[in-house]
Amino acid sequence: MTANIAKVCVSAAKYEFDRPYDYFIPTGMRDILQPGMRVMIPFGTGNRKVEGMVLSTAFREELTGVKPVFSLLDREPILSPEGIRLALWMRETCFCTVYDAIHAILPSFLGIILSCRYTLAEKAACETEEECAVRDYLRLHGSAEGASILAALDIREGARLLRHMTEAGMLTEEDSSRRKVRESMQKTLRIADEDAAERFLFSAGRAQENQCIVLQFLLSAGESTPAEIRYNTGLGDSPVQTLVRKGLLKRGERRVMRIPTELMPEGPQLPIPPLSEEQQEVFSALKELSFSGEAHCALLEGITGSGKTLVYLHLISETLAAGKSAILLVPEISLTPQLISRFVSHFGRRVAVLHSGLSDGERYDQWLSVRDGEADVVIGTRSAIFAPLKDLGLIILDEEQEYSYKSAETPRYHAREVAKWRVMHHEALLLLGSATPSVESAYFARTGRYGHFRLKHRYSEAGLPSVIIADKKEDLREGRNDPIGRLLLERIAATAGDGHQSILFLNRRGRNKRIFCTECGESLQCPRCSVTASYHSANGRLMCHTCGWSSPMPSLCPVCGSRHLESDRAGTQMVVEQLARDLPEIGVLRMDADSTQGAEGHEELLRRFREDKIPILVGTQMVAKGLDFENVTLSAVLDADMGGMSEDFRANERCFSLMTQVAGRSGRGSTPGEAVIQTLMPENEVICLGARQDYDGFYTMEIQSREALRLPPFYDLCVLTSSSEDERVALAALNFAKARLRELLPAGAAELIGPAPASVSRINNRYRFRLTLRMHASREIRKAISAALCEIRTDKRFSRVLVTADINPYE
DNA sequence: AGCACGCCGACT
DNA sequence: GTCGGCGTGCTC
Repeated sequence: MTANIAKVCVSAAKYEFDRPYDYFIPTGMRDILQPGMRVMIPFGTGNRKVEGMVLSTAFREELTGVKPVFSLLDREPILSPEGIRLALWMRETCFCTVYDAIHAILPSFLGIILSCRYTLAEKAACETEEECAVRDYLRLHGSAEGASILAALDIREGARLLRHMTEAGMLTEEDSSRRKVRESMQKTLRIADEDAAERFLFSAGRAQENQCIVLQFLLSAGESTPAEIRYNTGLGDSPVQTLVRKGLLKRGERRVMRIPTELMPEGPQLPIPPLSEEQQEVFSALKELSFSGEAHCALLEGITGSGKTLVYLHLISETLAAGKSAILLVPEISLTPQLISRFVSHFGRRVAVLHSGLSDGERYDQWLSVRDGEADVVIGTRSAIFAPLKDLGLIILDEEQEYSYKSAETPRYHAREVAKWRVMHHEALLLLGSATPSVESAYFARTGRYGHFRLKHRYSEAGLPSVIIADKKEDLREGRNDPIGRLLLERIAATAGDGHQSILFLNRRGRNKRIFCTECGESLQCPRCSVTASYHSANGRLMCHTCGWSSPMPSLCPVCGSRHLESDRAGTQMVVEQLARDLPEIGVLRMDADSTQGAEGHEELLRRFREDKIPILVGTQMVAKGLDFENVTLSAVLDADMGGMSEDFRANERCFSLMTQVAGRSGRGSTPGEAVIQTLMPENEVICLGARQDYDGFYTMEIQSREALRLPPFYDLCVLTSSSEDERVALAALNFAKARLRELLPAGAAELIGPAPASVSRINNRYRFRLTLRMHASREIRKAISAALCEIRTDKRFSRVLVTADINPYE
């Protein structure tokens, strides 16, 4: 029985009607069409052409009402059978459409631009005014894409008109599908003629104000990308377009940064350094798990500097030797050139790198080399978990507790969960590595669900740094409110005196500059969100990091009208100022978003710190991770208070992890290191445990509280978030969801909490609420949630409400 | 989301 | 009488 129908999921389908649809396969297509290929299909009442993905084929006797596949978009499958199953699984667990999942699994540049080209027929009997307009346009242009005809003529219901004219024989249509161009170039704009620009600025009237702003910016900044222009002027790109039309600006291209693997030709492949006795023991046990022929999950707890990476290297090497492939996932911040070159030096061209910083062309090359088996070791960030490797033998998640593994946008997947799915599929090994594992993973390891391994010895000659807690309240009592207290200041001076270096780390609270009014004390809010706006000194504008709003710095307080607006100094700036005052002899390097414009700035600063041995590095979060400087013997957190942290139940975990990482920055060479933790709450249990580097103690405390508070890993939380411009309707939608879930869910299967305003209660003028379900996620419960979501989305009372669901979100 | 069908008010 | 408003319902 040859298959005569294709089960297709449709790109145009919304969540509430996303299901496989049956399409008839024309006989000529039957031996070519396969699951994993994209097709063009008629969809909906108007039979409009849309893209679909073939999920499977089948035979069906009864064919009434089944529409035919129009055409094939691929000559070979672009989604593997594994990818299809994974997409279907993601639909269930992430509450997204199959196509949302496919967009995550396949790099977006595989997308094609679909369009329809129209040509005027020989004898086109055009009657209506609109038909004649189309005719005249095509006479002028020969043939044209549907979209450009419609854009030029601005006809109401234009798509329908074109279809009608085609059916009536006035036009002929032809599908055109072309791949998006591979961009390794970045589009830029520059002034065409400086004199002409000056003249324009001189003579321009009020109507050209925005154009003048753009010109002035480009005159001072030189060639820039559209994004840079938008950032610095706060304007859209229409003034730019106008200026290009007038010939005052010229478009250009700029080469984008190349990736490190390409900079590194096939060098000599270095042997991997041998393992220590402890590492060897762990390695052997992991190797056994990996070759057991069954899927396994294991946690490797290893203090900073204990050589986890070396164990990874050996495991990957063994995996490759067995003819299988491997993925190493790292958090966004630690995918450094140093890390990549370490792997490239051992595995050479077999390494591919996949992360969001690659240009489309680069990612395309890397992705192809993986798919075609040229590379079988993938290093990358979250989305690299989807790398199209065959015969996967090993997946490693380094720093598995990191937040960046969880996607905050549709599809809201967690790389760890996708990794579990993939190792099940391949009967492979998933290795989670961390100095401070997530409480969930630590629990599963301690209760036997995961294998559990530890590295307790530090690789370097020096042991772990000694950690000192500095009580900032003492400084306050002495009337000092500087970012650096007396105790830490002394340690910094002593360290510099010994010819060693220090790293000073500011918590996230020091990151954004606020503007506040000294008269009424209010800090300036984003007008569209319930968050404080932040001031960017790079462009002198007030911006909102939540919705993207920006405006020039106001001169009056919008609340009380006073002129006394002041800006916080950036946390790092205050530290640098204090150091210049208190330790004027000692050189300081500042590293934060303001001082590192672009990737080069970042690398350059680190190079100077390393090579010029500048005594002090002051920075935000980014300096705390992964950096390995032998000469650093003092590291410090300046503000380990956790105060002001939200109700996020993972706040303790994050605080503990940060303290550990900061301490791990010091004493990596032969001299013992020292870490100072400045805090207003020296008695706080998390801080004390962090200072002792007592992960087990921290875990014991935290797991008890998780159990008492009925939180993960004991329960799953599912958060439904609604948003709408109408506050009451947004709330009503969740009340409706709550009522429906009560009926849909088996009695007692879930506890419903809320609805309540979301922690950011307004974004972009949309009010937000959340409803939390506490339950044990099961197929049945997910189905009920899915049903409730569909009901809201089809209910016309809630047509202007957006509702999403996220299982175990990271706020 | 689109698109068609359909059932009512302001016109030639 | 009919043109066109947008409420309602469906998508193999």
